[in-house]
Amino acid sequence: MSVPLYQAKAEMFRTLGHPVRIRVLELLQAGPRPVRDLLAEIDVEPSNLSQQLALLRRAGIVVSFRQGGLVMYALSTPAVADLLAAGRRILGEVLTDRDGLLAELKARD
Amino acid sequence: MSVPLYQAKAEMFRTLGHPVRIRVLELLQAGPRPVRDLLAEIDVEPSNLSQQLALLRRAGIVVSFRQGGLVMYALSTPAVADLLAAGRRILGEVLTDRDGLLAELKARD
DNA sequence: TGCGTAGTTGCAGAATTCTTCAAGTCGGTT
DNA sequence: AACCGACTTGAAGAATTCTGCAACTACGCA
Repeated sequence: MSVPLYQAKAEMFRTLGHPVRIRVLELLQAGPRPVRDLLAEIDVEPSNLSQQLALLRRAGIVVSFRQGGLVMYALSTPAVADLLAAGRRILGEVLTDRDGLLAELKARD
Repeated sequence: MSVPLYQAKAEMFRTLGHPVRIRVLELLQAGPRPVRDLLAEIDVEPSNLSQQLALLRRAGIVVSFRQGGLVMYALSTPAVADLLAAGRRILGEVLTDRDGLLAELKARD
């Protein structure tokens, strides 16, 4: 194989590793949306958003199509939502673990 | 809150976005392992591995402890394995989609 | 106490990614 | 055809991340 599997995985995760791209994916979980809507909700320059969307597109995570003068984006597979959910869960566990540790440390002095 | 949630998420995904770190996590899915084992399986300089482990540790994704002269690492929560599984599934879907498209394109000429 | 193995940390140059600006494309509309 | 709105692309400097070397810490043991 040309690209080791673990490298493809790393690339995929890295593709998700950007605040704007995460927000886009979260918004797209509710269904397809035009760029203009994303732009209205994300506070980023149009050209920057386009760059981020292009990255997600190239990674195959989202797809785009035109609809009545607007360009729409959508998740390429609902599995993306599962990935985000798993991420959310870990984040929750890690943060509560930290809080737990913090509380433990505080109780000591 | 000081750090927006979507930024914390992005950071977590970015932390996973590196070939060495992915391999470490995959190895740790089978249970705790000493650094020396990871080193034997991953083909990376010791100092580099240490840097990557430090990143994972700071992100709260793994934990480390000492055991009989060796430093052991383990996943901080089994949820990490779920995240990797979700990633694997998406990668599979994206790749077969691409193959499908590729086949379609080839059938055309 | 002194040594050797096991890992870690600091750092600097190399490589990658981000952001923004300017210019360009693609479809509708008039 | 000319124009406009909605995006996209190219490119370059700024910012971040990666890698490897050298130095350092932590243990266990003679």
